[in-house]
Amino acid sequence: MPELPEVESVRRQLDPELSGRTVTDAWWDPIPTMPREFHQMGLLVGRKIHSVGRRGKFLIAPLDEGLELIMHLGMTGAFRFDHDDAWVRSRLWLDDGRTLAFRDARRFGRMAVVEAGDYSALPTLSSLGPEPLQDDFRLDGFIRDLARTTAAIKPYLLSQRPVAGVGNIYADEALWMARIHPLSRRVGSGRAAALHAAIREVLAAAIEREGTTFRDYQMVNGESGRNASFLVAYGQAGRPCPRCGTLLRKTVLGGRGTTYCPGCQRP
DNA sequence: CACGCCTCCTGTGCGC
DNA sequence: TGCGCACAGGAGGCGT
Repeated sequence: MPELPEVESVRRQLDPELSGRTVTDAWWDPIPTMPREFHQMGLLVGRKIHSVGRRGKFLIAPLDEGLELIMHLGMTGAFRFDHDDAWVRSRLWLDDGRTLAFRDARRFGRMAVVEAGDYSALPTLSSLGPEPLQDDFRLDGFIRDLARTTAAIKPYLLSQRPVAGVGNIYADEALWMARIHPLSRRVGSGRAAALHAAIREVLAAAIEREGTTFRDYQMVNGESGRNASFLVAYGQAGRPCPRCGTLLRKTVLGGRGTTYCPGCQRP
């Protein structure tokens, strides 16, 4: 469930620890679960990490020699220093004597080394929408994207194309806030503007609280995010809508659990 | 091209 | 008590 706020919280802890460090050795799970998993990881050895950045849910660390290390937490991925247990799938040895362990019980996470800017091995990253909290998330472009698509609004948000970093939790939260039914295929400019603002507000508030922890998500220092108790829609099925009192309903949309208010979220 | 469905994976919690 | 099973959802792949 790491979405943009969780990945950003991890990035903020990882960046000062890794910037300037050189990777002296690397190990990764020899049994891949998908093609191109741990793509070109051998190229890491001897490389210096300049910084740790982020695009959507992807961590992107520029290296020397024109390379980049891409990291994705998947469902249960977490980074910890000098840590060992049965779920460690990759480990980097650093020139300060520490090791960075990538722990990933459900094995949906991935790491890859690529030529800087060449994301052809990572299709979602190569067609990723704008950063929601940056100026390039333009309202006019968002309105145009929503007018053009024929898909239902929630799966469209989850595709990462209209905007980067929104996953199942924050999609439910933002759609509730903007009063839009997750199955809606007609989101005009007024509602698109409300959704644009809601996405920014929901994500910014979650970053302030360092993300949503139910069970697996932890930051590099082992602490949990504090956003879970602030969720209004996700996981709240059966409770009254705080806005109109109608009982929130859970359904399945595109294979994802989806909670919404049938009273005030309009198709 | 883009939509929508299926698959990958395993710890957890529930019902019987 | 123990077993079996549905469920959780990131991205990728592929059929239509």
